[in-house]
This record gives sequence, structure tokens and C-alpha cells, in this order.
Amino acid sequence: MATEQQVTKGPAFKPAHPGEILREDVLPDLDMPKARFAQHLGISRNTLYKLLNEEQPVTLDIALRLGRAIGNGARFWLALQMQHDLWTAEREARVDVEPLNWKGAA
Amino acid sequence: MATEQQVTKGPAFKPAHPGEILREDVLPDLDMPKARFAQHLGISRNTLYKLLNEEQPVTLDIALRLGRAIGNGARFWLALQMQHDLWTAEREARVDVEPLNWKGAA
DNA sequence: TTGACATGTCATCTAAAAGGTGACAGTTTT
DNA sequence: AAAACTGTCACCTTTTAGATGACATGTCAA
Repeated sequence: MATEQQVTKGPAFKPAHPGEILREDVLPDLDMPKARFAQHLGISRNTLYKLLNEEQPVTLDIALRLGRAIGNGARFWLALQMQHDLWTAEREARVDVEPLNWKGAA
Repeated sequence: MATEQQVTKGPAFKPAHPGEILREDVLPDLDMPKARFAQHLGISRNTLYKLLNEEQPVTLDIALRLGRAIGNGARFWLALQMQHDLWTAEREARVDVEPLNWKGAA
């Protein structure tokens, strides 16, 4: 019999990068120039730029800042990033590890 | 009126570091020397050591490996790490950011 | 029209951190 | 006793988040 994998099957579609949410949902409603927004968050204009362009992830630190500023908690942004990373890695990364057979196995 | 914070109030107790779970729950039941376990995961003995001693986090990469080997999916280990990081950071990190008032605010 | 601010974008530097290698002494197993 | 496992360290390398600074545009009010 085949050794079944795929324990937690993720969402069918690529979860949005936090930058997307930020760029498409938050920023438009937020009436504030990006430059000032960055400044308000206490990060550099450049970092915000990369974030919005999905070139850089939402870090723990940045999640905390977004959580405070926008008001939905750090967890939201961090989880969002995690979903995204997981989804990507799960179908890109070539991790060659065999499932172990042990007492506590499912 | 006071500007209410605390959007997602986390767990009351410090969420376990993945290393703890690994060390206390998994490894004992798993009948295998740590050295071999590390080797099986495709990581160095040293990295496993630091992980078990909670000196190093479960990375995306390592989460994938644990997920495969142990059989509960990467998400479990990664989320575990996130909980832990969040909890810690939320009460250690001094992030000085004001809540914004905007259209889409809660 | 000129100046103050905004933007997109890049190149560069740094500080941190994950992870490997190699070593050592000590213990357990065969 | 030899072989294998352990805890633990001191490195070294590579990657990466993030800052700074710069430049060319673009917009807009005075």
C-alpha cells in the first residue's frame, strides 16, 4: 500500500501575500500617503515598498506594527504570511524525508 | 474614551516551544537515537540539539521535515512556533505605534 | 513657475540568525 | 575495549530583513 501523505490539505488557491491585502484593501481606504504610513509604522519607506510588492515577508516585528496601527492584531498578519509561505513551500520545496513508523503515529 | 487595544487576546499561558513538544512527547515515544533522528530529518545533529533546547526556532524548512517524518503536517509545527513567537513578542517587544483612525477601522 | 511633497525604484551596507562542520569529553551499549 | 550515542561548544558561511541614500518622475498649491 502507498504511504499516504498530505496531512493537512491547504486551501485550493494560493493564499494572498499580506502585501496584497495591504495594497488593495487597506491602503486605499486609509487616506494617507505611503510615505507617511511607513513613517507612522516606524519602518523605512523602502521596506514598505518591498512589502507592498511582495518582495519581502511580514516579519514578526512588522506584524506587531501593522496589528497596532490598523487594529486587527499581529496574529492576523503573521498568520496570513504563514499561510502564504506554507502553501508556496509545500509545492516548491523538495524536502526528501521519509515518514517514520512509530508508536504515536497517526 | 480610551483607545482599546488587544484585538486577539492570546492564550493565558505561554504556548510551548515546538522543541518542548518534540523533546517531551515525540522523542520518547519515538524509539530512535537523536543522532539518527537528525540524520533522518536531513538536518545536522547540532541543529536538532538547538531545537530541542529551544535555542532555535522551527523554520519553514524544518517544519516541512518534521511534518513529513512525524506525520502531522508542517502546518502544525509552524503554527506552534508562531504561537510561541507571538506570545513572547507581544509582551516583550516595545513596538511604539499608534492606532490609526480610518474608514475601515473596527 | 517654482518649491514642497509624493512616488517608483535601485544599489549598497549592516546586523542578525539559521544551519553546517568539527571537535571534545563523557556515557552507554554491544 | 570498541563502537555508538550524548551534551556542548567554538567557529564559519550564507542568507536576509531592514536602513540609508540617491535619482528620476509626478502632482499640486502658492
